[in-house]
Amino acid sequence: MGGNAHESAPTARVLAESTGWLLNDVAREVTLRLEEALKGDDLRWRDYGVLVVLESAGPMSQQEIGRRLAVDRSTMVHIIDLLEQRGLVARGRDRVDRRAYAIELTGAGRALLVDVLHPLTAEVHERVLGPLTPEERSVLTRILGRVARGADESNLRE
Amino acid sequence: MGGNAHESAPTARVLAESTGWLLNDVAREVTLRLEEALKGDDLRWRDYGVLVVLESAGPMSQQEIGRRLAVDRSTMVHIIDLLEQRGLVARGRDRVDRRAYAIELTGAGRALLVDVLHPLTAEVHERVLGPLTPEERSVLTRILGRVARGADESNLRE
DNA sequence: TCCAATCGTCAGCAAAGCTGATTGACAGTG
DNA sequence: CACTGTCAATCAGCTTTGCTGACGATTGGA
Repeated sequence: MGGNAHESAPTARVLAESTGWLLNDVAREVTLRLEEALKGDDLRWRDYGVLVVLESAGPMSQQEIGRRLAVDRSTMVHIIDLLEQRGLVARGRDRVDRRAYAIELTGAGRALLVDVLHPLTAEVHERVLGPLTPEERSVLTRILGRVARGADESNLRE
Repeated sequence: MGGNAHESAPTARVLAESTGWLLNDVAREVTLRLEEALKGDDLRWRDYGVLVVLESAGPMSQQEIGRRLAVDRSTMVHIIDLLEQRGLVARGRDRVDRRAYAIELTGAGRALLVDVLHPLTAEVHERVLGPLTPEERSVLTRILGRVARGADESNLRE
């Protein structure tokens, strides 16, 4: 499954000054632990992402979900297949546009989110961000948000 | 070549509060642009990483480089192959341990770093981190560094 | 001298995701 | 209504990627 090169990346000293490397190191670390935590429920964190999107924005098409998570349309097919098999989501038909599904969260899906997945991922964040003070965490979130939004904007002109 | 799902990831609103997603979004964005910038010189940013490590820490074995960059030993073989073909690094023999190479930066490699690669990557960082004030940038670097180091430490006890 | 560990290499494997084509549905045009 | 272009979902096939396990050579400690 996972399979990662070396568990932890020492981050070569000089590269530690390069934001790019730091970002990747930390992101890899978080992803790794998230995946690890979700392994018990046989889910990838991408699957978790799908559930969260549906929970917060209601039913939508596969491609719409993919757009929000940066997942390819053909990859979405497979992801939804699995989630549907587990009864976590259902493929309803969109009443307006019959080409599209209206993927919706089932009761079981919602329950799993609330009872298991949210607590699980929260705990992982807790552990990874442990060394930070609450203020630092919110600063981090705010700054990252700014960068992410800025990047999107500058994409518009290309 | 690259091929990425959707160019820019809108980051679903609720997930924007999840540090994990934000980190991944931003890291992906930076990596994408870095790769793009280096494409002109037919290099991946991993290759750039190898050169930087050698520049800052001197000659070392392939596996040692891999350890510092979280790259698998067997993948390193191929990376060094390419860099050697371009004359950017040389496979010297380690005098002490004859199993290992002593990969060293050539003059051409050092020149490429100084004249082209460093400026190039600096410019990318400049563009991506554009929306941030200088203070925010240093705060970001400091916080990410703390998280990265913290993660390494907690790995020791597992 | 023996044995476990390490370096570099390679062949084979498995995961991941993308491309392009196909089918059915939609929307606007004339 | 037929005609055209677009879009959702699907699928087969391909490429990229990186890992696994095995190998010979070498090291270093018992």
